Amino acid sequence: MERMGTAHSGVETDWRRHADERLTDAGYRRGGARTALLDLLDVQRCARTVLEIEDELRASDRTIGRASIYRVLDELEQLHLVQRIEVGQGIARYERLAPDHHHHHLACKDCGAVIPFTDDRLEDAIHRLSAGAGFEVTGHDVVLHGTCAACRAAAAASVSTA
Amino acid sequence: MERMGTAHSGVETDWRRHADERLTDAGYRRGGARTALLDLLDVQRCARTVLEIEDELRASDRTIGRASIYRVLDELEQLHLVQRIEVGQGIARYERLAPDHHHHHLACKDCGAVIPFTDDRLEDAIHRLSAGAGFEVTGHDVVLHGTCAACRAAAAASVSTA
DNA sequence: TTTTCTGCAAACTGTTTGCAAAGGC
DNA sequence: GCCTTTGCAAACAGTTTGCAGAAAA
Repeated sequence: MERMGTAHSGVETDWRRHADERLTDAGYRRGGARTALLDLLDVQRCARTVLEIEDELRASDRTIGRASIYRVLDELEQLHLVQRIEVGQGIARYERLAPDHHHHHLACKDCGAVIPFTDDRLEDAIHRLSAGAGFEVTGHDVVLHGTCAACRAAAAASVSTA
Repeated sequence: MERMGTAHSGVETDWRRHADERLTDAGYRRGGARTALLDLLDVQRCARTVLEIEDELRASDRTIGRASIYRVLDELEQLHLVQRIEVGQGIARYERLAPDHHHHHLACKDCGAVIPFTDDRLEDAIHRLSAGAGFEVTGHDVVLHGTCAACRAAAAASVSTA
């Protein structure tokens, strides 16, 4: 049976099922906090901070302790089920790590938004580079810093107004 | 007169002179703490944490307050004279931003080392991508996560020993 | 002399940890 | 019943901020 009803955009990654499997294989039991967190991560589109995760869980009446969020996210990162990224300001963000979908981020320095994007040429360059390097590369992380379209528009508008 | 005696590898970027100019233009005065920090940054090769900077300054008898380090680094970042990078663990690192030399980083997850590297293909991909994006990109940041040569060797040795 | 810069110490904030109770198997 | 998972609260660590004295212009 195919899963459905998630907010994934077309491609069903089956991340949730894969995660359950990996967790079971690794000897983890099924706790309420972890389940709630997995459900949330499964539906999320892009990297979230722990505070955001906490708020969203509380909003859907599945409040769990902050320590549990950190602990579970750490486990999931060890199992390569989520990726931890930092786009500045020293606040960690987490997102699902799907084998078939990989993206990077633009961090808007005006509004703080984190916007995902993909680029094949970039991916290709990183793969070639990784293969030829003297070190073993297990993952990578690209962050573009700049201003998002909305903030650019807002800035332009305020200039013409002034 | 040309400056000399710095640890720059061949290419004299004149970063220090440029920095002094920018700071003066921006209306900053010359303080002891800032001077000591600029001297250190001028000679450094790759990104340092604030704690490392503090230790190095103390070691050379130019101890300055930690708050000053943060404050000056912040000013320098505003003026695009240093770049702040985060390679994980939520600890910020800072390094000179030289217009003629740009590099990225490998973060070794075993020993925590941060190793710089350059790659033209990667740079090219990012430039093309930035130009075509709907947002205005002012900077970028690539981090490869993996294991450095030394740690790989150590791991291999310990396996064969065991 | 006026304004900036600096150091100290206290405050903040995101993250981690110890421990006892609750929950899975 | 045994062992894991969870929540709470306290501890931590990096970073920021307020303020008074020192230093630059």
